[in-house]
Amino acid sequence: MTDFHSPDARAAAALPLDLAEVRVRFAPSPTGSLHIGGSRLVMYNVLFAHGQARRAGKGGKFILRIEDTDQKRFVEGSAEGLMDGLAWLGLEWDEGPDIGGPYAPYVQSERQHHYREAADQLLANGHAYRCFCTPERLQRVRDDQVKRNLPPGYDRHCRNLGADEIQAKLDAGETFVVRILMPLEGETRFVDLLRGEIVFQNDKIEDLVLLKSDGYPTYHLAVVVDDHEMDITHVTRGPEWIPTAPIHVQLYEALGYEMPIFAHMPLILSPNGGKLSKRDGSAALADFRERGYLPEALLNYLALLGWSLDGKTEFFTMADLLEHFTIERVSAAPSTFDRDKLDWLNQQWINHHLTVEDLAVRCLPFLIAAGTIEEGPHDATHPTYGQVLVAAGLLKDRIRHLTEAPDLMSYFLADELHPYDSALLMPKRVEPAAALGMLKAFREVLPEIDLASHDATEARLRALADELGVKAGQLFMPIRVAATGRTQSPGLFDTLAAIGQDRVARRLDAAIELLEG
RNA sequence: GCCCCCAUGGUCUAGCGGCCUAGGACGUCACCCUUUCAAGGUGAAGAUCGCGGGUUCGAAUCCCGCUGGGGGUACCA
Repeated sequence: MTDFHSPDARAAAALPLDLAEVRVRFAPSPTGSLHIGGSRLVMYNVLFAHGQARRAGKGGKFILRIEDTDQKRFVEGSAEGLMDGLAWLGLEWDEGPDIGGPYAPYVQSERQHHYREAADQLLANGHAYRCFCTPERLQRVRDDQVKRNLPPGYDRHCRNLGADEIQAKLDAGETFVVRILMPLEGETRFVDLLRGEIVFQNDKIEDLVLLKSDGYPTYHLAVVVDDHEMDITHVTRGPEWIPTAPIHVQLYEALGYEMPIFAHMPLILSPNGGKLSKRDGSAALADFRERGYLPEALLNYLALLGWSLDGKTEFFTMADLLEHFTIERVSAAPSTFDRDKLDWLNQQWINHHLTVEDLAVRCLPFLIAAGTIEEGPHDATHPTYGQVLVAAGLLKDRIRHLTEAPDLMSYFLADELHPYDSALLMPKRVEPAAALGMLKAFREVLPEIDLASHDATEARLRALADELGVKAGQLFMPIRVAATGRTQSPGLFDTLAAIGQDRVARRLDAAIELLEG
């Protein structure tokens, strides 16, 4: 049997020699927002198909399919939101509900007859049976089992109904579901790409429902049928599907389908334990977008959460990932979501991998939303772009999230300063009178200084500190606060230059008034 | 309860039987740079590789058990 401890062996198993094209799919149900874990799964799929497979000289396609077989949980607009999120991340699909493809339709509710045919085939060849049990009876059975401390599950009540009994119920118009007829003996095994062989005892597996009474298939029937019909070569999905994988394996065999390669990807855990969920602040991709994360940083972080190239390389662009990702290096162990590291990566991306122009443009929507600047196009043609660009240049290595832009840039972009505490004007160990003196002294020489010149401003201010007999820092702080309304800012001379002669003068006057009043 | 998966510092990870006195990164702390805050630089603390048995001349690496964590247990996906 394959030695899955060897990376080479896993690599070989991932891309069998006779495989011409990798076809992987992401098949979400349109029941809510796209989870961060789903986003990572899509990325791994894309990297595997478009990266690893193509590098190996094979074809590689990533398919998007909507699994809307549960009418009750359907949420309007969720499929659109999902595609929106993936597009934002820059993850593209080759076939899907919106762009079509050779295997259309890519929406399960439009593929009904396939499932019904498969169910009929299973019914005919004895791998499935009709079950007429009512939901009430099933609930009763379960309650009873729980009460008696038995493992809850369907008691296979309808498994051995006679042909005439079945006919009678059908004639009477009783509704039914179709259940898989699991073998009661033996075992079902399959190879998971990340874990090696997994074995299940057949008698421990339930006769799960394949076709619901409303005629819709359950996930189990639908995935198997669609994955087969869409020629999916690698079934990638979350680890929560491992327990029902034997059902799928049985179905592949019973239907005479060729077995795909299974790869159950790892789970993303919450720092509080358990699956990462809404309760952990945010688990939805859209939340990260709103909170000012760069898609590049998120992708970078997600790639590293469960995968590594060499344990040392930290920065990856999508292009890097396409060049280096291999699915067999994805860890089977679940990993905990670490907000701190994501934040660090986001800041690193802003500080070192984004151009100032790019940063400025990305800040625009956040500045507009906050009302810091006027409505306008989200690009360099925005009327205030020039000022935003200057501010972005100064704040580039101080911004962690784009959402901070409105606050950090406010004193560059707005004419009026937010009210601030006059105490800020007086640094520690500086008397109020001294602070006032310094501000007045600066105000007096301001007209002689060309703020646009960093060097001239610095020379004059340092000289002024000497004249006043104080340390440079003691003089700079009151000026900084007067000009910006806060104690933290980019370098003082650049900051003054960006704010401009007139506004600096006005803000100085206001500060002096504040101290005198 | 039953079934299944996983297990290297707080977190993400490297490691594929000797190169490991276990490497990198986040976080933490200290120092340097410095007009503040960042960024950057240097350094430190932090892991008896979950525990116990094997196999082997030799194990973080292979095997078994245990423990811990997680997942599943629907006419949801």
